[in-house]
Amino acid sequence: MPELPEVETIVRLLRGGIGDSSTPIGKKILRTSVLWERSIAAPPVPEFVQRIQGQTVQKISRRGKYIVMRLSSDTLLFHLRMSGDLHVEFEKLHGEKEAIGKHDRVIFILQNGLRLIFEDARKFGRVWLLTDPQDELGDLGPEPLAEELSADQFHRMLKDCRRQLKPLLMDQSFLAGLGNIYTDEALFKAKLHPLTIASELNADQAAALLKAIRETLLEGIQRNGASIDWVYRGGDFQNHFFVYGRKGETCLICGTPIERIVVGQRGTHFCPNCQGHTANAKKLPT
DNA sequence: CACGTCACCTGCGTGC
DNA sequence: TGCACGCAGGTGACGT
Repeated sequence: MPELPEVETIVRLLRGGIGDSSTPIGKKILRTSVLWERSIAAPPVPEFVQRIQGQTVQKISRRGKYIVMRLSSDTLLFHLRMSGDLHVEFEKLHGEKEAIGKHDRVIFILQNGLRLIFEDARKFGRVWLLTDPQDELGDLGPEPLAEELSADQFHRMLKDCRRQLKPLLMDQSFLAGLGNIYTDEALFKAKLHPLTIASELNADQAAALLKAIRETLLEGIQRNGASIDWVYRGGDFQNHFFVYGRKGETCLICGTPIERIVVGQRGTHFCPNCQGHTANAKKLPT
């Protein structure tokens, strides 16, 4: 899916902060059309549609990879998973037939001819309408970009884990927001092998990893995220990957061919030279 | 606790 | 051109 930077980009677009895009903030939801019922995680579709009607969008934010919309009395959550997207459109002029996109799953009809559209080719994405958003967000780990997360604290979090870095960093209850791309890119930047056992990092390595994660995420946000495959959202971070999707191509730092292995069912890309120097990684098969 | 496997879905690129 | 296959930004439910 979109990872933290792509979700952040979408949130900023929805707030109207980029270009001349319009925003759902301050608009009342007049009606909702659910085109794929399983996109609605909770409550049951009839209750969802009925309860949301008449509520006004007050605030749009992000928590991990979730889009959080504060409404008058409930909170609307979106998780885009692999292929979801969320954007606003204007109603067509009178007389024209409303075009429903091939992958539109939920359409929210707002005031002033605005429509909020949740589209999702692979149908993995989910939408929640909750009284207390913590019911869904409660198990998330800390925000990697939050200043409150110190290098010391991050080192302590790692010290308690005997797991490999790659699956650990992608575990949303450990840290909220990293996915497959940004994890591979951050590990490359930190010069750490993806199979390194977390508890074996020293304080300096932990600090370097947190710094690399933050720099990678910030660059992603600054480039408006990555647009890969047919899911295009305007970002261009995909043109600046060091390892992701570059199997067999040469490392931009040292020239060694980038390797791809599978870890936890996910393609994992790394430079065996730049990221091969941790003590325990040498013992691991590659 | 930590890992492996499958399931959920559609679409695109590749190779025969 | 058709078609099988592998791959894809994610997560949750299992089993060992």
